[in-house]
Amino acid sequence: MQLSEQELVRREKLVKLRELGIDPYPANLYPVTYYSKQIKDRYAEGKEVVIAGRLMSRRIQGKASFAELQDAEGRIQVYFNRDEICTGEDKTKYNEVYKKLLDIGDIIGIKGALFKTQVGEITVMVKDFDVLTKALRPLPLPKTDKDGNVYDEFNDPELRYRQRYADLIVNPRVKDTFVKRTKITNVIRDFYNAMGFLEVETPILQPIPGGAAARPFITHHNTLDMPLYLRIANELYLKRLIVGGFDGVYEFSKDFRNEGMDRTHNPEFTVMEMYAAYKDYNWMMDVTERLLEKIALELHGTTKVQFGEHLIDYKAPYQRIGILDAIKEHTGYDLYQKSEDEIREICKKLELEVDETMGIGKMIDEIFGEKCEPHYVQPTFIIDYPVEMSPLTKKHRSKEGLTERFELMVNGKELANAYSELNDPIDQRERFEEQLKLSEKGDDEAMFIDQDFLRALEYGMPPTSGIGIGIDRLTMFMTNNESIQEVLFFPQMKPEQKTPSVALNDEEKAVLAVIQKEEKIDLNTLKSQSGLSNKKWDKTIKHLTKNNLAKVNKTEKGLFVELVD
RNA sequence: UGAGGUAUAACUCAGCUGGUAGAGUACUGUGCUUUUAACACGGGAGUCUUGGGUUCGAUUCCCAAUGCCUCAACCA
Repeated sequence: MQLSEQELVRREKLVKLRELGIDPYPANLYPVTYYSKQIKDRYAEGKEVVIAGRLMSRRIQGKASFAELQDAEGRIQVYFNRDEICTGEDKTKYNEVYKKLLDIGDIIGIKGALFKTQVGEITVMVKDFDVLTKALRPLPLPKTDKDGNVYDEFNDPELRYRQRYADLIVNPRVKDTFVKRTKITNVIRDFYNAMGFLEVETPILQPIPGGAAARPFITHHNTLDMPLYLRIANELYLKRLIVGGFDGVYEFSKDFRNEGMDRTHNPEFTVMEMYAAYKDYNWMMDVTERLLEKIALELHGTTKVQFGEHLIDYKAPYQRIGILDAIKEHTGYDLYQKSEDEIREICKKLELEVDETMGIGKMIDEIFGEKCEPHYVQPTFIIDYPVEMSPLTKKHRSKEGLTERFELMVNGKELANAYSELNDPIDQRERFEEQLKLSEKGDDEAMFIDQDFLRALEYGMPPTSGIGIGIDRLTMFMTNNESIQEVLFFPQMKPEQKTPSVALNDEEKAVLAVIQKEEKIDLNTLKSQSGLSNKKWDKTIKHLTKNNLAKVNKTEKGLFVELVD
């Protein structure tokens, strides 16, 4: 392993700490009494505190020094004064341990008392400190001036995602995003729990990947010797629970889809699905807009949230518009009760790419996605989807050919998808069979038939409304992040390249063999014998000399290559 | 999958028409007891992403590969 100069220096300091009898990785607990934020919020002159955290900056001025300690809550300034720390004759702890052997990034514990500096900053006067963990690798270190400008920000996305731990240490905004993410899920839990709903867990490994249209990941169970799929949705399992007599269930479901990755898609992502018995999609819209309003308020104290260039207002209620009305409004075409061929014609007029495998559902989806979706920036419920694109949704109570379904659009993207759930087992079987036909036509995302789910429906599922909310997307919207990688701690990445081996390649071995035979050989002779190009020769001989296998001697007679003794 | 962009010190980035690379921060040495992007004066630190090619000579030009980014495509 090749260590940089700074890493070597830190390893030397580690040795010196041990020589001074200081364990750089002590086992005992450290009796922390305060966080940095509490100190600032509840300041009292002279109050004694014990704090711990990471050393993030130092301003050394001879016998005294200011530094910043970062803990889970933020940063606090600490003041190291030689004579406060070393009250006797021996000044080693300040001069050596603090000044020479500590580095930025080290984790230390401090016992001290509060005071305010001449400039008025709340500061901890260090009375004693302990090394809690020596950091061997230097941190990327952004600096912020008093106007809030950040210099040398750690901003290479590749490094930030691969080394999220470092990202979290040096970029406070990143940490804040993830705190908000958890706050969002907590608000949702509180909201549904207050309604008496039950949080549940259902299988991630499923024999039939159902509840959505997507390509699944497949794995294999050895004992049962059968394929299993990572779930693409949990919908059908939650409905089984409604059949079983739970009136309200929800689950934060990690779902997996074997599809493309970009700044809004990750192979694993989180959807919150909720099902409530004896409700319909109108009720679900009322509840959902209240929920989103509450989330915005809890996070930001206002219903208005900035996302990119848009200020989104989550204040309920939201506009509700039929998908066919939306299409009519933005394209001028009325698709209601049009045949598959008529719609295909319209798609061609709209210059959309369609092919014979696409049914009515897919084509309408295409038109809406291309022509309408981007217009819905403020929260809008798009409702009443055609039956062909909604195989799990109850038929509309009054509009022929439509279903009781809505999608919530925000920032031109789908944030939630919900229905009055189809609970007629015969209708459901027919819809699955329709899907089977689509699949035979070549639609590789059409749904499988889940016989056990149909059996459950035959026992009778009460009228139910269900919803799925994309938690990653919701977090993006609520934290003003345009990429899903920013709201996932560890987004999926291609594997890091392996470091090249130091073993000799064939050319190097061949050249070395010649040298071994001749013991000492003229450089130019060797070069022409090797038959290598200039560049290749250069690389080869440098590699050999660098690894101390051969050396080049310059004499009056010319350059000679010989073995290293 | 396609089209662009990019890869140089631990971090952020310069580097002209080919001649072994610089700055700020960080590190290191000296000084400095209320500073705050601390300061002052020194110092050292690099497989110029990888592999080929052209050339006397390539970080630079050419070819290819790889990672990352952007935009398309795909995506309930």
